[in-house]
Amino acid sequence: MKEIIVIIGPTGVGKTKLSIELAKYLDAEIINGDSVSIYKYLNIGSAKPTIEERQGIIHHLIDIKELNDEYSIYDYQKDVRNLIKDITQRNKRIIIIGGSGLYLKAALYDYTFTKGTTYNEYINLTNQEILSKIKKINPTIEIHPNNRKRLVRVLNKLENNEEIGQNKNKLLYPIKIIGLTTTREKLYDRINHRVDQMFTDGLLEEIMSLKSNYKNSRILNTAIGYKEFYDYLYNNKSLEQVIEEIKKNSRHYAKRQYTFFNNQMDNIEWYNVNFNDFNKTIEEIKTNLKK
RNA sequence: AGGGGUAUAGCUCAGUUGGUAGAGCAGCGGUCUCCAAAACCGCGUGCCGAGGGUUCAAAUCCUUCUGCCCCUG
Repeated sequence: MKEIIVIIGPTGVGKTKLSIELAKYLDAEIINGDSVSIYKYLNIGSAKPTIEERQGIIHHLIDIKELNDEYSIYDYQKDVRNLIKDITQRNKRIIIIGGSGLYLKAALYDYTFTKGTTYNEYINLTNQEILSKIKKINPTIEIHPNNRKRLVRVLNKLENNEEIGQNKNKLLYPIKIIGLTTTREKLYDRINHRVDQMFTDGLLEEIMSLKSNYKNSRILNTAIGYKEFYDYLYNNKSLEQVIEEIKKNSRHYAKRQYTFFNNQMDNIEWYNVNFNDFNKTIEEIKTNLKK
């Protein structure tokens, strides 16, 4: 099996453009690795590639869910693994591109999830009580008591006798990870400008067309570029404040992405993006690729 | 021009009767097996506008200068 090309990097470095060019070069199909682009209608705010930008390249796991659908890492892992099998059988190369670190890791490494979301929320237990129960079963587990989400998850797993964190560094496929990067200053500058551009491109209109879904869509209330509008729509927050919030959240997100890639993924080949002449960056990467 | 006010972290500001400074936001770093564009944790980054003076000791009191703001002409 030929190696899978995985393109990672923080939001706004130019991953999309690179993925299209490499797909043409390698005759590959692209699998989306972005947890928001999975959903339909979230086009501008998620910086999803337009049909024209895709240039006929087949994109998988993009626009496959309605706003009220639930889609978890469990589903993503299953879908990606099926696609890898399928595309490989058709003798085409695979490019996975995205910024959702855990999604990518869960799909490519030996992560185990279980179906079924009937989780006990332990409503009557305090965080400390949940932590105590965890420690009683496995004293080596360390979770900060304030992080209730993870406390609940781990206790559920323990009580269901599920393994936790066993094979986090065991790869299931031959992969080559290409990371795009730049200076923090330049990245933040690009992020800020990109958010402004999103408004020029009609983000507000996109939001207004989705307004009726705001009350019940999980993704609309968590995705950056969308969740910030809730207060604009219902609490009289100004548009200027919303714009600043989106910029800020995007910057913070980019930083967390770096932290994840730098510390949770190995063997990343980092490339400093040449924004003045992106083709140079593409050429540089192509010459380091085996066809 | 005269009178008053103000100057402290990247920004907005605290700072007690004088004991060389601390909050929020921004920023930086980290955790990571299904809410992950999520959730959570850690870190103050400073010639206290500049000079002079009083004092054992000045962000704090006095004074000069500079910048900004307000009032009067």
